[in-house]
Amino acid sequence: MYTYVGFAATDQRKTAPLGHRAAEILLETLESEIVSGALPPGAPLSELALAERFGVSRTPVREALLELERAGLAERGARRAFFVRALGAEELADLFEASGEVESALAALAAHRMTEIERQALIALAEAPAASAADYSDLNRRFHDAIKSGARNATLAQLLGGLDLRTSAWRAANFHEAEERQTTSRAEHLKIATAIAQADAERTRSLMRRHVAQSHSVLAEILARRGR
Amino acid sequence: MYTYVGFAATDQRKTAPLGHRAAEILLETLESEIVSGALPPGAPLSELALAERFGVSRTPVREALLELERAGLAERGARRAFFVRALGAEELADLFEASGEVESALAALAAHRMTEIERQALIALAEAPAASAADYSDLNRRFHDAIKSGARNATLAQLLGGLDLRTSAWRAANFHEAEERQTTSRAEHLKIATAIAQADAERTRSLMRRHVAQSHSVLAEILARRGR
DNA sequence: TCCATTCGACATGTATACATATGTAGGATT
DNA sequence: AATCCTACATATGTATACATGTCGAATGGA
Repeated sequence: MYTYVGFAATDQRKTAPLGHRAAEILLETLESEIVSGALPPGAPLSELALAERFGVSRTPVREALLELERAGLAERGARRAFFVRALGAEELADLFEASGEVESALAALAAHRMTEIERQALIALAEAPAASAADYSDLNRRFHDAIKSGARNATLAQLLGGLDLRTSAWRAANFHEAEERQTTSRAEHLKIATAIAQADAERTRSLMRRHVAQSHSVLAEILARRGR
Repeated sequence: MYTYVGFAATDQRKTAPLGHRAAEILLETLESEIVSGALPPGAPLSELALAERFGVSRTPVREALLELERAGLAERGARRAFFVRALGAEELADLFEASGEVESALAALAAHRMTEIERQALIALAEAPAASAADYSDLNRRFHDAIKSGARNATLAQLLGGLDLRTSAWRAANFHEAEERQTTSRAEHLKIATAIAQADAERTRSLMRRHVAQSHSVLAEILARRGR
């Protein structure tokens, strides 16, 4: 029998995290499978089936599924069963609109708060040539990450991270950004970087909002074509 | 080897019907205790201790704690143990800044999207007299809810809801809004409602941002005084 | 006295057994 | 033939047993 003695409320031990936990591996694996489209929207995420597939018990599976729900990649359906979250066109629009607002807020803050070195690095990122689609994707990510960290607001950055995770499933599963979009996108990046370099917060905000909206338009059009 | 001896004589298990699940009751109880301050920031949330306290096993406790973490009310510390989340002044500032950005984005959208009836209702809310502090608190909530729903963006509304949950712990635990703040706040509400009624999105955004920042200033000052 | 080592208590991580609810198939009833 | 009822398969909800790691106190030696 357990006899609970308890810790003082001031207990502040800091210890290295335990090794590779099953729940953590599951989470990463499922996340990548959902984002890559291997697990399509609407696919059932049965505790038992996943436990058998990964050779673990249901307990870590439960934890991973709860985390997935938290990330917005899974949702509960009938009988509280988990499914890969399926977004309709409207929810997708909401999601991109939210991303646009949050990221433009971050960009506006970054315009005030970035150091001179960060501003120059951002412009360099915007100007860097992309040899391939993978290159471009990487540059794109680094550009947006630079703005996220330049804003000096962990809470907003975290919000945007969560939203990006939810949109990435659609971005990755449905298309590689078209060549022409890359060109346009690069031009937008450069405008944004310039506005930030000039510490013009409101222009930055407006440019970034339009930039995200453009991404949404392109994706929505592709989805609509596929839907036909 | 594993030897299962059956249930103790005192076994009075009853698997809860959906909707009255142990994990759900735990979540609501803990949430209210944290927000009310009964469980202060930094307090340990031990699985075993909570399981014994509520007379359930660790499994539903785990689920409730994961949900609390999701809501930002708990965090994992040493050895992955859960604690009531403690925010420093900096994180609090981040939080309010994020709230300001998100809510001002919602307000700007509402300025474009609210129906005429909603606009009038909002002005009525802003003008309504508050007989008591509780009244004012209720009016305040309804005012902000009206904007949230008028923006027609569930994703942004959900983000703001999560942020509000995290700040409410501090608001509730630390102070009742001072009389003078009520007066100022009401004036700000009226300005915002007017800007929305005029569909002036940018003015709305700016007013709302300032409004949230004001709330933060007042709270921060009170916290600083207590800290002295 | 002070420090290194050992060991015990207890934390979380995981596996598994049991409880209960629900969808479904198939037969009985009307 | 349509409907209802029941048994069953299987899902999630929960409890408990076991695994492993860490902290802190006790201990023993320099």
